[in-house]
Amino acid sequence: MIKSEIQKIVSKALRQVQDKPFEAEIFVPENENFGHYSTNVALRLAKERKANPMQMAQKITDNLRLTTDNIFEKIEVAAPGFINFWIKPEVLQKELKEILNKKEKYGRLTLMSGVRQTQGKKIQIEFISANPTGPLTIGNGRGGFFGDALANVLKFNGYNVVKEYYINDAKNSTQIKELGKTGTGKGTTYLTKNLKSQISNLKNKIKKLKSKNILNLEGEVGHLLAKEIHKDNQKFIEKILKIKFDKWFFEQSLYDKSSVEKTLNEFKKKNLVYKKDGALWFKSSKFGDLEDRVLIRSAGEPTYFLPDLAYHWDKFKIRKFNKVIDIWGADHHGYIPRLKAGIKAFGIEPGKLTVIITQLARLVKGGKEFKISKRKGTYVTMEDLIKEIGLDAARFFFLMSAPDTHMNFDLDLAKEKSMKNPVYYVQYAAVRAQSILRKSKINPPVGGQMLKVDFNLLNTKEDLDLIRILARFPEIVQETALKYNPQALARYSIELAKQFHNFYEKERVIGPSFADATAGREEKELAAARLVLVQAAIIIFKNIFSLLGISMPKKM
RNA sequence: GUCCCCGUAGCUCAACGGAUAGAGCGUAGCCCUGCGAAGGCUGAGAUCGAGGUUCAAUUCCUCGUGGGGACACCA
Repeated sequence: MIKSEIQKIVSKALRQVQDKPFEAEIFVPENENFGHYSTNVALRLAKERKANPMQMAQKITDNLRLTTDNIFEKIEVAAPGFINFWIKPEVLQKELKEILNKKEKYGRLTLMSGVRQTQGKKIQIEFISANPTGPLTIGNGRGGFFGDALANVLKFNGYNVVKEYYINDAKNSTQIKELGKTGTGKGTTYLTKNLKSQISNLKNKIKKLKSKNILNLEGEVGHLLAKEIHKDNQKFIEKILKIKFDKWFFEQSLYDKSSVEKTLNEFKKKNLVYKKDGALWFKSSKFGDLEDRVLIRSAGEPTYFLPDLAYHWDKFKIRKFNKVIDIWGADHHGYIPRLKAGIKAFGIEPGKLTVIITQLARLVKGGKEFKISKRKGTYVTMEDLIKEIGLDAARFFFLMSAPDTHMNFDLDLAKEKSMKNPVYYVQYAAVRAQSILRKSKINPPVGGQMLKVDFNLLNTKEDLDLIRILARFPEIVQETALKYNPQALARYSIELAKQFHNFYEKERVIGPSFADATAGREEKELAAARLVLVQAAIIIFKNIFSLLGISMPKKM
């Protein structure tokens, strides 16, 4: 990885001017006049030392020059104290070989680059977890794409990742009872056309339950319906959204396995609960929450909170995840302090739990805002959206922006816009790359032959610009895993596509003369080298597409 | 009322406190009898307002303003 190499070199130079370690931050400047890579250490260090930044930069640079002639073409000190680096073509050409060597493993953390930080670490990432009271909404989809891409990236970086989906199907929960009410004809909550037919499909089973004279009839009926609804949702997620979960976790199982009871006992043992107004309260305000929260209602039934605590007890204490990432919709924001309080009460380091909030997309239809309510049955399903614009466009659209963006989503424009979705821009670049290989009159070098071409021939601006952006792939994935920001990867894919299109327009890979015998030796050698470069680009495209969960078409 | 999130080009979105704020779409112009024009090139075009911290603020702090969300013994 070029960036970390520069980092090492700069750190070394820093030691000449600074005793205690000081981390050098290397970044890629937006403007190419400021180099391929740049650092602001001198500015930082100067601040700490109250020294002149320009002089500091100069001093560091002098130390750099002693040892690094073979890496940098140019090192420049720029006001107010940046140090800018230009990489030698040979370094890029070497990195290109690295891509060809590692192939789809290129960019993964290796022992050299710090795999110890990730190897064996268990991360659980829980997302979508839609209530089994109706189909998936667009909001669920957004969280789904985000979680899936993030999980892919974490896995790529060597973490042991478990993707999990929690189903709130507890028989004694309010929503399931509400659903059951609708199922027994006593209510209309969640009622849609789809639910109606599900109820009628299950009418025999419902009748049977009714005849049994059970205590919690509505809960039982609701649970039955929830199971059906969830079955549909799961099928949709796996088949249409193409998201594979490692585990489907049912809330009801926490009761069946007495996990809820055990968790409650833990709290009691630690003296963290008390009775008030007939309800059982958790002293969550002692752990940073605004107020105490009810665990068991005065009617004797647990709130949603208690089984959720049991669930997180299971995540941390039973399954021993080193890190848990929960991805929730913005409407659950106020719930975070409560859960964090619970985690702290368990004696778990609260930093081990990260809750990522995905903001709700603001839907516009016919020029008017479209208010979503699952309870009222007014929402736009993810299924509708996918039907309209297709999976790739939908995924890319959501993955391009940060989860905390309040997106505006105009459904009327969705289809029209989808044709202009940047995903096609990126896919088209990959298609062009593959097309070159297909159309080549000389056989593209494969396997070990690829490493035997003359890499020095790849020396035009376009060649080198392309290699340079390919070489940034490892930096981007690692950063994405660190910051949990898959949107950076999506943005990078656009940048790469742009660079590839540019290369395609300006540098011919397979010339016309290859069709006949007039092709000269030099021409053939250059073509071979370029064909190898194109294959490297395809490797990176493949990697990105698989991380983002987007297909890589051969033709469009 | 209190708390959280957001306000960037005409539109949808980017930008660990860094330099001349980036893309895509739209828009004005140019480029296909040579790897697919779903493309390339050249333009025009933006940080909600007021203070503050900093060598440096879209980013951090305060106040205001506009929008979204949350403030249950719902989930």
